[in-house]
Amino acid sequence: MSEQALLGSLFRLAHSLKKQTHQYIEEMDLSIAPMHVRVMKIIQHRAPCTANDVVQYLSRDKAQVTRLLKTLLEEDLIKRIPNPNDKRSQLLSVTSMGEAIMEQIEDSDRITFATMTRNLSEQEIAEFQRVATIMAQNLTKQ
Amino acid sequence: MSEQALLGSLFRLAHSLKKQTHQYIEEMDLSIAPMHVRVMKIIQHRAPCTANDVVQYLSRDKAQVTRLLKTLLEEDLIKRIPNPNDKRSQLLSVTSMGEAIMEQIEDSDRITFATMTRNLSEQEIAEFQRVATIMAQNLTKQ
DNA sequence: GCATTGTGGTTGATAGTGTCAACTAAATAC
DNA sequence: GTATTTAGTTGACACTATCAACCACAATGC
Repeated sequence: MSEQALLGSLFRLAHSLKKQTHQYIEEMDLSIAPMHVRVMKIIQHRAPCTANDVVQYLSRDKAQVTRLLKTLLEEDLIKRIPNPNDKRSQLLSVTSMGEAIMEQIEDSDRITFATMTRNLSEQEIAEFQRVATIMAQNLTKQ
Repeated sequence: MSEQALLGSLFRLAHSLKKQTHQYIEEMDLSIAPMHVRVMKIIQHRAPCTANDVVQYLSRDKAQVTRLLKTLLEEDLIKRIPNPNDKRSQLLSVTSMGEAIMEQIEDSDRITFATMTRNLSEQEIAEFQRVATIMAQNLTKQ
C-alpha cells in the first residue's frame, strides 16, 4: 500500500514542478515549453554537447529532441556549430541571449525550490536528493 | 546547483515510472494509458467517489478527467451509479473486471517498486516518502 | 578501395497528456 | 423564484512522447 502513496507523491510532485515551470515561462513571455527549458539546462551544463547527448540524458526519442532543438534554434536561445569529429552531428551551446534567459529561469527555480523545501532541513533535502538519484538510476539502467 | 540535480532526478524518476507503467499495460493488452491506471487506483482507493474527487486529487482539468473516465467506462473497468445526494454527479467504482486488472497492475507495481528501491533500506524509503509527500504538499497548497 | 553495417539526425504520423472556453443541468444563495 | 455557483461534457488546441522511414556520414570487414 505504501508503494502507492510513494508513487502518487512522486507524480504529484513532478506535475506540480512542471506546472510551476510552465507558469514562469509564460510570465517571461517565452514561446517555449517546460521541456525546452530542461534541454537548455542540459546544454548549458554539458556544452559542447550533441543532440545525441541530450537524447541519452533525457532517455527520450531522438525525434522529440530534434524538434525541441529546432524551436530553441529558431528562438536564438541555442546555437550549433559543425562537430569537427563527426560531420553528421553538430555541437550545441547556449547563446548569450539564452544565457540571459537562463539566469531568469534559475531565479524562478530557486523560488520554486524554496517553496518546495520550506520546513525541510538541509539534511532532509540532501538525503532526499541522494535517494532520488539512486532510484532514478535503478530504473534507467536495470 | 544542487537544485538542478534534484529537479533533474525527480523528472527522470517520474518519466521512468510512467514508462514502466506504459510497458506493463502493453504487455497486458489493455487499451488504456498510464493516466487511466492512476485514475483507477484513485477510484479503487476512495470509492464511492465522484469525478470531481478525482479532479481534486489529481489537480487536473475536469475535461481531462471526463475523457479518462469515458474510456474506463467503455472498457468496463469502472461503473457509475447516480449520486443520491446530487443529481448532477455520479458515484464511481471499479467493476469486478477492473478489480481483476488492478490485481495484475499491483503485481507489476510491486516489481517496479522493488527495482526502484533495490539497495535502499526500509528507513531510507520511508524517509524519502515522507519528504516527497511534504514537498508535494508545499507545492500544491502554496 | 568498396560494400556492409551502424550511428546521428530529420521528417511524418500518431498516441497520450494537459488546459481553456463554452455549454447544460442541477444545487445553492438570496 | 431569480441569480449564482458547481458537476460534468464537449470542442479546440498546445505539449509530450514514440515509432517507422529515411538521409548522410562513420566504422567495419574484406
